[in-house]
Amino acid sequence: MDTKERILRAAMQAFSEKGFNGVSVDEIAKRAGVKKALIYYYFPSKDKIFKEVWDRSLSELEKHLFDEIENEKSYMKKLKGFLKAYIDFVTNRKVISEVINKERASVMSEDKWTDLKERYEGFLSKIASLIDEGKRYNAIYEDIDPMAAANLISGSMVHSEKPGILEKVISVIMRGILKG
Amino acid sequence: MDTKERILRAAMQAFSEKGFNGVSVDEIAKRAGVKKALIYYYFPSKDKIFKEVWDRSLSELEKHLFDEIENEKSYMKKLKGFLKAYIDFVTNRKVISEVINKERASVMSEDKWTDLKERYEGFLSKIASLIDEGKRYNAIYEDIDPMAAANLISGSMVHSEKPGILEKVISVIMRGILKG
DNA sequence: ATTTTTACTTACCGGTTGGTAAATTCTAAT
DNA sequence: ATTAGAATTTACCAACCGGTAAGTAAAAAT
Repeated sequence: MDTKERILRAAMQAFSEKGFNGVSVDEIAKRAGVKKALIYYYFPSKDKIFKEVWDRSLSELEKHLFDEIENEKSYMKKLKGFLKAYIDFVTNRKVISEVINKERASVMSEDKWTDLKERYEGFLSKIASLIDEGKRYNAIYEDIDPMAAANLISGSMVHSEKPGILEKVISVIMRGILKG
Repeated sequence: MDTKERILRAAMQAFSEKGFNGVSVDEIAKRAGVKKALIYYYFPSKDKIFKEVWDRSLSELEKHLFDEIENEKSYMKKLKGFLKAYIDFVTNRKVISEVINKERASVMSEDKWTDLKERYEGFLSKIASLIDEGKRYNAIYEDIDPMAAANLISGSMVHSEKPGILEKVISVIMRGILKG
């Protein structure tokens, strides 16, 4: 693994534990086993490190969610596979999930993170498209707002100490959007 | 308004905009129009300021949500009144809502905030009780996990720029938990 | 009028912050 | 072997961080 990658992973781990403002560049350096100045050789600023962590996190999440269901013909299996994959990701890829979860509110409201906000909204739009597709198959209630459902799904996917609670949350959402 | 109150409100406003780690004690002082040392006359530490902001925020939210519905006999009106009051609070008391929303993930996962985590879980329990009550009135699906529903409701109550989206999110949740 | 208590300010502390310039070491091509 | 460029370290900066000690002004109690 090359140096830039080590720095990026150390940053991701640190941000997931303490959030962006709770982590110093020096701490990232120590976790990566490099000197702080070397971080500024690979990245122009702390903000840009976070931007790369954020983009990568969402891309990995998208890949995990959409790659496996892309060849599924049955919409019902597709949607359920999607939600199952989401639970699986939050459970087994805690670092990435926590990065998103810890900084989502700041990303969505602070002006300095406009780019990251748009990246997150793009992710939400993909979920919204999946919901919208369900209307054509008569599987999703017609009056559902796809973007609202996407927000609800993504916003409720937070890791919890008690196991099984995520499945129960999802079952509520499924009953809320799925016919029958 | 006395000085301690001014400090507390300045802190609340600042935390809601930038989160706990994004705000310095000096910034709180400047917003409150006092010197930093005076803050340490009224509060022992920055952590304790936030604890007071957090406790107050949840108490005000609880008051707003439960006070108005306490005399409602019909469970259906009660639950709908509760959700309507929640939307109203998030829409009109943005400062408090954003404090909770921005720091929820950190409070729930970082060891230093054990007290605040318990305070938030107490709040969730009250919502869970309301859900559980609905089962006795045959209004809520029996297989619903009240704590999961409480998490879903509270976690989805985030302010959005687009108006009306909160109502749509809640309508999904209602269909997910309410019979008929 | 004097003392005591409360409210508030000034001035500072050691440590950390994000970030930079310059020097050094390593690597690969010539 | 020399050189050039990439990778990494050392040393530093001004600004800021949370927090404190000592003093002053105002108000309340005696």
